[in-house]
Amino acid sequence: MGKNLYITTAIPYVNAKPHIGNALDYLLADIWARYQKQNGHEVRFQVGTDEHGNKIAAKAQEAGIDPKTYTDQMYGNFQQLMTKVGAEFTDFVRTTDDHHVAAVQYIWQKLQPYIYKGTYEGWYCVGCEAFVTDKEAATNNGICPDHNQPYQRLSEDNYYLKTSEFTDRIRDAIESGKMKIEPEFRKKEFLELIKDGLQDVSISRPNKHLSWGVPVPGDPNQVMYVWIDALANYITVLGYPDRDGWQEYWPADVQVIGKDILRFHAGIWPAMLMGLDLPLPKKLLVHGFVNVGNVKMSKSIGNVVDPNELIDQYGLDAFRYFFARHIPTLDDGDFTWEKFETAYNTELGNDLGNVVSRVSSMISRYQAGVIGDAPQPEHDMKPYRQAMDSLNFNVALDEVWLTVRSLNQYLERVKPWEVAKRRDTDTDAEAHLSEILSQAVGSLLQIGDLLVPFLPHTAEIIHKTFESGVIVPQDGVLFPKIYLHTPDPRAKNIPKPE
RNA sequence: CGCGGGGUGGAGCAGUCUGGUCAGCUCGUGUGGCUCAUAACCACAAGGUCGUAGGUUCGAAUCCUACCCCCGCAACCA
Repeated sequence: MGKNLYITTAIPYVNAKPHIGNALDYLLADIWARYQKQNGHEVRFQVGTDEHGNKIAAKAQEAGIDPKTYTDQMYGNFQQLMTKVGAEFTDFVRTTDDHHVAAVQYIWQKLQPYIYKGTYEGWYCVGCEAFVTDKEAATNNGICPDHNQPYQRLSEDNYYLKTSEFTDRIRDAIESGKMKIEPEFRKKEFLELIKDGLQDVSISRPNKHLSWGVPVPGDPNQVMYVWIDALANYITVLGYPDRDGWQEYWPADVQVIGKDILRFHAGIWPAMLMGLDLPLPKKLLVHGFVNVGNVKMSKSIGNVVDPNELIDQYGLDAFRYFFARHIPTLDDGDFTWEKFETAYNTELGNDLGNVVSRVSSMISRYQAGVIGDAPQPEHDMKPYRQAMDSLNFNVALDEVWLTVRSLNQYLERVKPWEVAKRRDTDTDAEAHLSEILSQAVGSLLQIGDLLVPFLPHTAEIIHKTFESGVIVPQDGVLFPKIYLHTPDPRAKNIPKPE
């Protein structure tokens, strides 16, 4: 035990405010990290921001400031979100960091044997300052929909990375599981995509088209394409190549990414690593997207959900709970305020919160708060562990809730409140009652353990309340009812005041 | 014939690889029970020809064939 583990998250592009998708990255990585720490591993957990590229430069220009000033202002939004979702990251990288920039230039030089100069020709929109694919140009009938002007046929000198040369090795690594891709269907999808081989990737731009980026060493006219710069962060943040210690953490155990960037992480990134003679990450965790009411979240529709708002209204653990359990870890999920609130009130409040209060209140009432020896619960933890190890966090939480339910059922079966009433007439009742309640506490403590990766605050409260042998009362109840988006069932039954 | 995923009671899903013990789970609904608890908890019930049509088989949600519908992707915007 006590292995050094490393988990990474995709570094978001800072040209907009953070959204739920970003939050999902940090949350999933954090759950994994906490789980591994709980099991005695040392975990390094990287986060960061991607700050180069034309879009950033454009945004900065709009704001009338230089790009660095702009990113200095923006990156904080992301750091704030990471902290707010409770992510206990250990490293934060900005692609504008001096060390990162220097390291990327080193990487470029080391990749020289696989880099060649070529010409990129394609349809270019002056307004976008970007090339579009032939297909996209065709779809739009040769006119950029954003700028309403025709694309121009343009060619420019680029450096290319010979990704094609690595196709077979990359395919082998994926097929053999040396670099696992979870879930399976993403792996299939990607293998299908590279069936005909990877294409060489253009990895630089003339600086007249792209000014804000890492300069190509030895060619003042070229700037690096952002993906080369961005992907490198996973190793530069560890100190690659010049600082000690990065070897202890690379290769990464898990790299958390969204489904939209799988091709970069399963194609370009392994090619870079092979070119550098470094091992590939062991596993890519590819999560899906969060829809809102089954509609893609987008600014134009105006259905963007701000994670901050959720956390402020329902609390951090409620947020973590919903996105860990009701958004499938490895697939798309759906969010609505009604679903969120229902899950909060019924599952967190009625199931978990309520069972905590019924147990603690019985112990306070019948035994003056004294718990006695809580036996080790005999609940089978294998399904939970299996789900955690295969990164199906939602399934793991299902398992936890099964034990919550069975605790409620247990109490209903043995009826401690009736046993308590018999104490005057039945001499065994006292001991029996104590046994029941300590059994219940044992079960709750176990639930608390299982919740550590998911609901750290709740887990802590459960432990604080029950672990000392005497009930330590907490302020208020866990997950008090909130009815902002769903009807309050109590409203119709409250008798009118006279 | 581009590639991938999916269509299971009102909603969301599991089960399909390895045919039978599969029609299951959660939410919602109804009835009853209970009172330790956050108007909570527990039990029971209603509700599905498992997308459609064929086929294989003693037997198919599960295998085969065809078709219909939904969603994502289609490579240098991150």
